[in-house]
Amino acid sequence: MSEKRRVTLKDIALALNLSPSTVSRALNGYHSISEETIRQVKEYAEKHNYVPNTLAVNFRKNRTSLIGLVVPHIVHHFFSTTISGVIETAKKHGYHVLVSQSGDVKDGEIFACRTLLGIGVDGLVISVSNETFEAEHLQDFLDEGKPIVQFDKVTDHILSPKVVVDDFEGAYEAVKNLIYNGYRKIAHLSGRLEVKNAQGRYQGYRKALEDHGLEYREEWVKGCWDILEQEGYDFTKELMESPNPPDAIFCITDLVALGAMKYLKSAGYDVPRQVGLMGFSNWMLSEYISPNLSSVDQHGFEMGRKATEMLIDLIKNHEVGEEQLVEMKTELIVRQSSQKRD
Amino acid sequence: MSEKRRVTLKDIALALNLSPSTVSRALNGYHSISEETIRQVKEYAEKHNYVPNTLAVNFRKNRTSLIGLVVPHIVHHFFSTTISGVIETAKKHGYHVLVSQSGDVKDGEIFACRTLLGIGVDGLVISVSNETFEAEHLQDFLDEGKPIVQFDKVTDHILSPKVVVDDFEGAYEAVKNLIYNGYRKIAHLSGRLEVKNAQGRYQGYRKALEDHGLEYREEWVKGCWDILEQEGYDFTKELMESPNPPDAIFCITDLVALGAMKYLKSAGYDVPRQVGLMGFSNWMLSEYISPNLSSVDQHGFEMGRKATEMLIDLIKNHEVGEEQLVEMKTELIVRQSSQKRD
DNA sequence: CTGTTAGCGCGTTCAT
DNA sequence: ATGAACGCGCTAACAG
Repeated sequence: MSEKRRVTLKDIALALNLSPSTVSRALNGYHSISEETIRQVKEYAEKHNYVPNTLAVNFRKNRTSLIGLVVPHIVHHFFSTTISGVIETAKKHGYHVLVSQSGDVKDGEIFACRTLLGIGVDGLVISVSNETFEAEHLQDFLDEGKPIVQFDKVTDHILSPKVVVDDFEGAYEAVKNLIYNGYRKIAHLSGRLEVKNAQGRYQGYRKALEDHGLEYREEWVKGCWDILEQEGYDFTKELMESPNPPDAIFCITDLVALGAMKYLKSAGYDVPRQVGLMGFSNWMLSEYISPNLSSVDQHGFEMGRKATEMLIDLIKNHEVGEEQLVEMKTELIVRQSSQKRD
Repeated sequence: MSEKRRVTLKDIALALNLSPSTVSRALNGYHSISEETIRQVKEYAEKHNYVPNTLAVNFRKNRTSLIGLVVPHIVHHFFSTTISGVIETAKKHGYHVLVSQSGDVKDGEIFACRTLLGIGVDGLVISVSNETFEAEHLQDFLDEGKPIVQFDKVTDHILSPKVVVDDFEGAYEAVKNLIYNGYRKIAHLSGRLEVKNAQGRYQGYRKALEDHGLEYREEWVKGCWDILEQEGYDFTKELMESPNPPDAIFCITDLVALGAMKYLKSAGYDVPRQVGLMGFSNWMLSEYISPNLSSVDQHGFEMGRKATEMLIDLIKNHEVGEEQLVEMKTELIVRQSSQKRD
C-alpha cells in the first residue's frame, strides 16, 4: 500500500523552472519548443519516470480512447474470433476495447450500451441481438457524436456503417454444393426471418433451389427462434419423421447443424450418404466432429478488423458516419457432411 | 454531429437556484440535505436525464471502475468461458472489463499490462503466459496500490491471491480413470514443466501410475512447448512409432488431445479400443468429436467469477491482497475416448 | 519560443 | 441545511 504519488507536469515544471504548459508541449512534441528545452524535459521525465495521468487527459480531452464492443455471446467461436480482430486492430491504433455481451436479448443489449455510453467510450462496434427491432439505445450514441459500426448481425433501425458477409451468396453457394453433390430434397433450418442474416440465407437457399429447378416446400423450412442446438435436434426429428423427409439440410449456423447431426446419428441415419448436412459460420469444432461438417466461413477476425478500422476512422474525423454497407465474401468449406459419395 | 451538450451539475443548480455542491449532495444522497431539495433535484435530474460525467468523476476520485483482464488467447474456449465469468461478475458489482490477450508470450503480456495500468484500471485479473518467469510488469500494479488476482495459469514471482484448479487431483483422477478402464501403458503429453499447471498435471499423472503399480517411463512423457495441436500430432506419431508404444495418452489439454486423435485416426488406430485418450480442460468440441473425448472440466465461468469477486473485494477495501491460494475442484468428464470397452 | 490564465465537471473542505 | 471556494492534472487560448 505504498501509493507513491506519481510525478506530475507541475512537478517537472517546478523542478526545471518552467511552466506546466511548456512541459506539456515539450512532452507532446510541439513545434514551437526549443530543442534544448525538449531534451531537458524529456530527460527529467524519463529519469523520474513520469507517466501522464490518463484520467486527467481523458477528462480534459473528453475522450477515452476506449471503444465499446457488444456481441451476443462471447463464447461462441465466431464472436470470440471477431473480438480478437477488434481488440488487435484497436490496439494498433492506440485504442482499447470494452467487451460486453447481450446474451442475444434486447434488455441485455440495452443495458450494455447504456453502460458503455456512460463510461464514455469513443465509439461502438456492435453485433445486435436477435431481438433488436428498434434502436433508441443506439441512437443515443449518435446523438452524442459517437460513431457506431455494426457487423454481422445488423439492424436497419439505425443509420450506420455495417460490415456483413454476403449471406445470400454464402447460402447460395452452400446449397449449390449440396445440389451438385446429388441431393434433391433440401430442407432449411432458418432463423427468425425478420433478422437480416436469416433473411439473406433463406433467400440464397430459395434462389439456389429455383435456379436448379428443385422443389421448394414450405414444410421443409423451419425457423429456429433462438438458434440453439436443441432446436436443430428437434426440427430435424420433425423433418425426418414427416411423410416427405428431405435428403439434405442446410442449417443457419453450425450450432444448429450440430443438433441436426446429433439427431441423425442417434436415429441411425448415415451422414452424408442418406442425409447431407451443411452449416454456416465454420465453428472451430466443425472441423473436428465426425463426419466433419461442411460450412460457410465468415472470416470473423477480418470482420472485426474491418469494422474497427472504420470506426476509428470515424472517431478520428469526428464523424458519426453514414449508412454504408461493406459486404465481405464468405468462403465455402467443403467437408464430409455434404458429400454423398467420397 | 448534433453533439447536444449534456446537462451538468451546474446547469441543475442554476435552474433550481441552488449551488452545485447542494445538487451534488442531493444526488448522492447525503444526510444533510432536506427531503424537499432532494426530491426537487432528483426530479429535475430525471426529467432532463442528467447523467454524471464519468470522466470527471473518475478523474476526481482517481478510479475508473474498470478492471483489466489478460488471458493468453481469447478464442480458446476455456478462456472465453472465464472471460464471460469475469465480465458478468464485474457487471454485477458496477465494474467493467478491459480484455486483452497476451498471445501466450511474455512481450504481449507486458505490453497488455502496461497499457492497462496506463489506462488506470482499478485492478487486474490475469492468467499469465507460458513465458512469465518474472513479474516486474505485475509488481507495478501493486506498487500503485492496485490489486491483482491470478487465475488458472499463475506465477509465484508475484505475491497475490490465486484461483486455480487442483491440477494434481484432476490429473490423478483422469489417469486413474484410464487405469480402471484397463490401460496399462500410459503416456503423457505434458507442457513446459516450469509452468505450474503443467507441473501439477505431470505430478498427478506420476502419482496415479505409482499408486497403481504401473510403470513410469521417461520416454513416454513428451513436453509440448507451445501446447499446439500439431505438437499433439507429432509426439503421438513419435510415441506410436517407438519400439514400446503406449496404449493410452493423457494430454495436458484438449487441443493437444485433438492432435493426438488426428494422428491415431489417420494411422488407423482404433480409439479407444487400441489406444485410450484423455484430455484436460473440456473444450466445447470435445463433446462433439468422434469418438468424443474424455476430459477434465475446469469450470471456467466459476473461476472467472471467483477471481473477480476476490479482486473487487480488494479494490473496495483498498488492499492489494496477500498470497492466497483458492483451489477449485475439477470434474472428470468420462466420454468414449477413455473406455476400452463400451 | 515561453508564461499566464482559465476551465473541463465533479466532490469536498470550510464556512455560514 | 446550504453556499463559496478550491483543486484534481492537464491542455488550449491568449498574451508577450
